[in-house]
Amino acid sequence: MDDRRITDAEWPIMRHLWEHPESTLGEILEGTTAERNWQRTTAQTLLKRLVDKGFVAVDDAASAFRYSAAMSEADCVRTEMRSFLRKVYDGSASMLVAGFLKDNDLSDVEIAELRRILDGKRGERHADRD
Amino acid sequence: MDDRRITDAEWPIMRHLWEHPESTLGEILEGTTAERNWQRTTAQTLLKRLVDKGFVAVDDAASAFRYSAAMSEADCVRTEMRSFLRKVYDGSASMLVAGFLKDNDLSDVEIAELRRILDGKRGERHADRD
DNA sequence: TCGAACCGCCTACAGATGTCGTCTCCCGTT
DNA sequence: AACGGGAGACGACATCTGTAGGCGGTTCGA
Repeated sequence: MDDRRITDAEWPIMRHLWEHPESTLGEILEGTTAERNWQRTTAQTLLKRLVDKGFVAVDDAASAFRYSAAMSEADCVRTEMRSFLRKVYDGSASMLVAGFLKDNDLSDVEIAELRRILDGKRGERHADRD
Repeated sequence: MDDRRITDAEWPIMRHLWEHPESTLGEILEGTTAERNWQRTTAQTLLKRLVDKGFVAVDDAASAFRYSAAMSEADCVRTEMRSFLRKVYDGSASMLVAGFLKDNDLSDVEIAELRRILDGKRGERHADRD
């Protein structure tokens, strides 16, 4: 019921839940220790906030609650990417990609993959006329 | 003297300063009204914080202070992109670009530009052997 | 010279964020 | 039945963020 965003601290939890739906608090804690060495209550607070914001759903069936992402990873990433773009480049699209590509070492495989996507883009544009 | 980041609200100011160095407060206000309709003091507070954090430099020569970015746009964007990546994809590089490309409409020109960059990448990789 | 325009500095403040401590409950074991 | 461990509910709190309001000084033209 809220359009707020996933905060930095909350992302690790979301990422865990996308990979492991129906996790218990303990599993989440365990799955995130590498990145964040939270106290139990810290993770629980974040979890609660995510639930309040509608990003996570709880299932009270068993003894311990089971948490799952209530929004697709794709959607969340997309949203985040959009705000990132607006913020940093004031919306300029390809600049991000360009800057990104210049700044990173990509494997040949990755490059090939991206080329494939680009080709797809172009095809789309030509085929998909309204 | 601080490694904190540029906040969402501060970015418009930074973007203005990268485009128009040596701006006065008034110029900054004017240059950002489209995005943010700040009260003067709001912009000033943000500006002060940016100065404190070392992202902006002041020049007190004339009557009114002149503000300029103290860090390159490229560096700031890079930093931001890195933290974005770490946050959203836990560092996975090409996933961002892939997701981004799938999600956005790029003009043919942009696509061509990106292809050129990708080609450059590959060339680099082949030519630049140690 | 007096006021309008600006500008800088300091203070305030509510809401968002990141991290926890405590109290209590439930469950399987000893 | 008593106990230890995990889990949920609440409450707390220092910061960080986003937005301002006020006070006081400088400059320039009427």
